[in-house]
Order: sequence, then structure tokens, then C-alpha cells
Amino acid sequence: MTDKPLVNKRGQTEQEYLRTYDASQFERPSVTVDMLIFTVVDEQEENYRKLSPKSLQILLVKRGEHPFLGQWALPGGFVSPRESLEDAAKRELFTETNIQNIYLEQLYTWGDVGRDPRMRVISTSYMALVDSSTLSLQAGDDADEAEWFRIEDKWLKETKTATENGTVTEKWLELRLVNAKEELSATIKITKTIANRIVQVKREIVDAGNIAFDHAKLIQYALERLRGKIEYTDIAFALMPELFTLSELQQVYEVILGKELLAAAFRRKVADKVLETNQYRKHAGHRPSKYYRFNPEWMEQS
Amino acid sequence: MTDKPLVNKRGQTEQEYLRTYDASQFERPSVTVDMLIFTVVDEQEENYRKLSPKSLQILLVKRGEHPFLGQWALPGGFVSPRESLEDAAKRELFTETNIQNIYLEQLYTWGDVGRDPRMRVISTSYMALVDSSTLSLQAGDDADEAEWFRIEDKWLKETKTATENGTVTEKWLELRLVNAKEELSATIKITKTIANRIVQVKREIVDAGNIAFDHAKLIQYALERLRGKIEYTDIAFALMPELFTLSELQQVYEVILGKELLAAAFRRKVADKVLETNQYRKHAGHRPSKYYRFNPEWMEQS
DNA sequence: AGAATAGTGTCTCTAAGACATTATCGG
DNA sequence: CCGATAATGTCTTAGAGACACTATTCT
Repeated sequence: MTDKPLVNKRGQTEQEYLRTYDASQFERPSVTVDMLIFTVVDEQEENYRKLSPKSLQILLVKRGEHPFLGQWALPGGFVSPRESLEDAAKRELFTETNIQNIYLEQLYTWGDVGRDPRMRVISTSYMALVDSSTLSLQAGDDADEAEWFRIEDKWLKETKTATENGTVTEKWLELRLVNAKEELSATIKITKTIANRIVQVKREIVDAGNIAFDHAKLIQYALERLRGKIEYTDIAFALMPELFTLSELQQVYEVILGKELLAAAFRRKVADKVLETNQYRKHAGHRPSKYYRFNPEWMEQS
Repeated sequence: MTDKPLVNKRGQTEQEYLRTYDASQFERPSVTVDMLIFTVVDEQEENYRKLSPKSLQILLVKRGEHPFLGQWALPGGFVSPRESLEDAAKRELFTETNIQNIYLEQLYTWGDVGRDPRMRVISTSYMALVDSSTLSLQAGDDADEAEWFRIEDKWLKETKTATENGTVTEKWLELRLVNAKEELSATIKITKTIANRIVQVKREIVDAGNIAFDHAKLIQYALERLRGKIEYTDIAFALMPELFTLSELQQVYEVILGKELLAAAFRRKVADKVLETNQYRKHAGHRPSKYYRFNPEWMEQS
């Protein structure tokens, strides 16, 4: 940088400083990544004319070791010294699903003390979105005891109280994760405090319902983020196969948002984001629908 | 939980397992928090009739030790074993500014290897928003070499290339941090890859321009998040004093978004979020403006 | 034929953009 | 009076919501 080497108060150059630096002087926490792997799958439908309803699913693994032995947890693991956080997330994703190159987004880093009874653990959660048609090729392979759960949440109750300089709103939610074999149900309390024009949100687990660690909280948070992001970005396409009909796309929006959308408005909204093909989905007992694909020219803002 | 205690494959109960657990078996990274502390201040204005223009500022500290000795860095420090991530952020904020109970939000966790030449460091960045009127009371106190910098960014150039199954957009930005005494200028490249309907964004420092570590990247990211959030949340109020005029509020939006807004539309938009007072800002060489305060009853969606 | 979805047309309503107009001060 | 900001009125435009209507298939 300059001709004269920079020295610190003890007269050391950078090389000297680094040579004598003791990296072990601070006690360090363990760092892990937790994966929130979502997909949307078709449920069974007996009436051949009707569209099969879709459901949002999340991947969990059964714990084979203490703590929380036998309970269900998010896939994840320790970040090794030589890999970046994102590489660790990709590695965990690959070992769990055998899939690469899918949508992956860092969500939040959970750093409360006491999250893990063994030691201090700080963990960063990543959300991955998988197209279920890719997935079905290798469902239930080597992964011991990894299973998909249908995910739903239910509003339970809400209270709002006035305080000296603002309000406090408490909201209770039930998070339900359902499988052919298992049914997990957790209760989470979300407290929103408004004081002195500052909004703060806190999440607490009221009942973990057989979900290990604080993972019920991480799942609820991810679901909220997924809902928020699907409205103003194009992440929904990461859940779709290469070719899809507009009705299928709309179903994906509906199952994530948990409400029905009007077809006319929906089609107007996505019109610029998709490209027509000349293929049709046929043999469905009703008018065939055109297949579309994602339009990569569509530039989302940012 | 049950009468028979759960045991793992080695026949251990949870108590036995935890007693024999070796917490030091994995090599662990250091974890730090980095603080992005923003405020909006009035610049000088000679014409007594005109409103003083506002500028967005960020707090930096001058490094007194290797590495990056003499360069400017974000305030921050190590997370200690007994405090949560958020507590660490609050502690750093307090030691740096003497302020508590302000807006604080976790932004992102940076986990690339080689971010710090001393050792593996993973750091979580937190954004804090400060009302500058509170701040002026204790500006430039004990904090050695902490200073506010006016922050601006400038679009430099953009390229868009078609690839096999999507597009790649590269955008170069200049980040300028200006002070009475110093002027830092960094260049950042943002690469946005769209492949197979999946969007990925990567940030790289092209020229760190006397900003320590990868902090230029963290600052640019925080600025982008601040811009995004001010549009769909009410965080702007965290930057305002208790009483403010609507023109002042509009100025804050304008300086953060970097564009002018139409007064009529702006007033319609914030009308429900504020409460009138019967006080006026006078002696300004023009029609007095009414003071408003934040309306805590205004519920933002979430 | 009829049950179902696919796809379009169009009216209404709301919110944002644009811009003109009035109000009010300090000098 | 003048220069400046404060505050409101109103026309236009864009987009979402609502809903009716037409098109097309398979058993």
C-alpha cells in the first residue's frame, strides 16, 4: 500500500502481528446450518375430471441420537473449517436429497444460548425450494429416516394490549406437520411490540410437539418468509417443473398463500413472466391446457 | 416424557449421553456481529427560507490494529459464550453510541472462508436505525475514532448476457462514504444469474477503497435492504424524532430511496400512519407546518 | 349430455402519478 | 410584495377484484 510498512502500537507490521496472533484466545461457539427444504406435491384425487390438489411439504429427519432422540428435526450439520456457510448448506442439501443447483436462500441465524443442551450452537437456516418432479426420481433413497411432511398452520388466537407508548400484539399459531405415519403439532407465540415508533417481533415455542430443538420456530419463520417472498419475487418458479400449466402455477401460489386467487387476475399478473409453448396437457376430462415455461427475460426489480 | 427412559444405540439415556459428550470434537469458527448503524442528519443550508437537505449517514470506526490497520471498518466484535447474538449486537451498539432501545434488525450472516486473515470468522450483520436528534446529545464521546460518514451509491455500468438456459446480469456500483476529513470509495460488482428458472445473486468487492475486510459488501447489502424495507414497512419512523413534519418525513424517504417523491401522493400514503398534533414548526420564512407523531395503532401487515 | 377446467372480456374500485391551486409565513 | 414551503383538489392512468361468458375436452 505504502512504502513504509504500517505498524501498530506495539510496533508490529501486519506479518509480525499475524505470526504472533493467538487465534484460540476466545471461546468459540459451534456453527451449524439447518435446511428448510420445501416442495409442492400432488395429492391423490379420485374424480378423474378434477385437478389433483397440491400440498406444501417439508423434509424432516428423525433423530437417532440424544438430545431429542426419536423426535423430528430439520436436516443440517456442522460447518467445517474449510467450507463457506453456503457450501455447507449445499453439501447438506445434496447429502439429504441428491439434488444440486436448486433455489437456496439464507433466511436467518439463530443465536440464543441454550438452543442445544450439549453446547453453544449458533445456526443459520437456509431455505431450499425443490421441483417435486425432479425429486420423485430418487425419493426415499439412502437417507436414513428422512421424510416429507405436509405443512399447514392455523391461526389460534390473538390479543392486543395498549401500553404506555404503543401496543403489544400476541398471536398464537398451530403448526401442523402431517405424514402417512406421523402427525406433529407445535404451538408458537408471536409477540409484536410497538413502543416509541419501533416495531419488534419475537417468536416463542409454547409447545414443541415432538419437533426437536427450536426447529418449530425455524419452520414457522421460513413459512412466513416463503409466503412473503412469493408475492413480490418469482421464487414460485423454483417449485415448478420445466413445463407447467397456468392452473398448476396458480395452485402453487394458492397452497403457499393459503387462499384462493381469481384466475383472471392471476393470469394477467404472470403473463409477462412466462412463455407459451405449443404443447398441451390432455386426457384430463376437460379442455386441454397449454403448457408454459419460465421467461428468463423477465427481469424482476432489484 | 415416558416412564421408560429413551436410550440411544449405545444404550445411553440423555443424561448419560450428555455427561460423556465431548463438545470440543469439532474445530469451531469465531463468531462476530457487525453493526450497520444508520441515521439521517440535516446538512447546512445558507438560505434561511429553504429546508435543510438531509443526508443518510453510517457509523464507522478506524482500525487501530492489524489487519487493515488505519482503515475504516464497521463497529462490531466477538459474541461471547454466554450472550445471544442479539444481545451481542445490542452490547456493541450501546458501547459505540450509548443508545439503547432502538430499531435493530438482523440482516445477513457472512460465512466465506478467508474473510479475516487471522482465522475463520463468521459474522452476522445487524442494521440499527437511530434518530439523529437523540444522537446529537452524545456525539463524539468516549468512542475512540468512531465517525459518521455520509453514504451514497452510484450506478456505474451494467452488462446482460444470454446463456444456455437463462441470462447473466453484471452490475457495477460505486459506494462513496464521505466525511469532513475522509472520503472512501469502493467498487462492488453484483452478479445476477438466472438459470433454469432460478435466480441467484452474488456480490464481489472489485475495489475495497480503504474499507476494511469485506465491509464494503456488507454496507452495500444493508443499503439495498434499507431501501427495500422502507417501501413496504414503517421503519422510516425509527429514523424520526418524536415529533416531525410530513415534509421532513418525505425528505427521509427521498434521501434513502435516492429520488424525489410527489408531495400529494406521499401525504395520502402516510396519512393513516401518523397522528396530527396541534403544534407547528414556525419561524422558517414560509407557511408553518404541522407536527405529526407516529400512530401506534397503525398495524402494518406481517 | 354434462362435469369439469381453460381462457377471455369487461365493469368497477382503488391507489398512484401528475399537476394545478390555494394558504401562510418572514422579510 | 416576494420567495419559499404547506396543504389540498382533481384529472388521468394502471392494476386488482369481481364475475360473467365462451371454449373444449373425456367418459
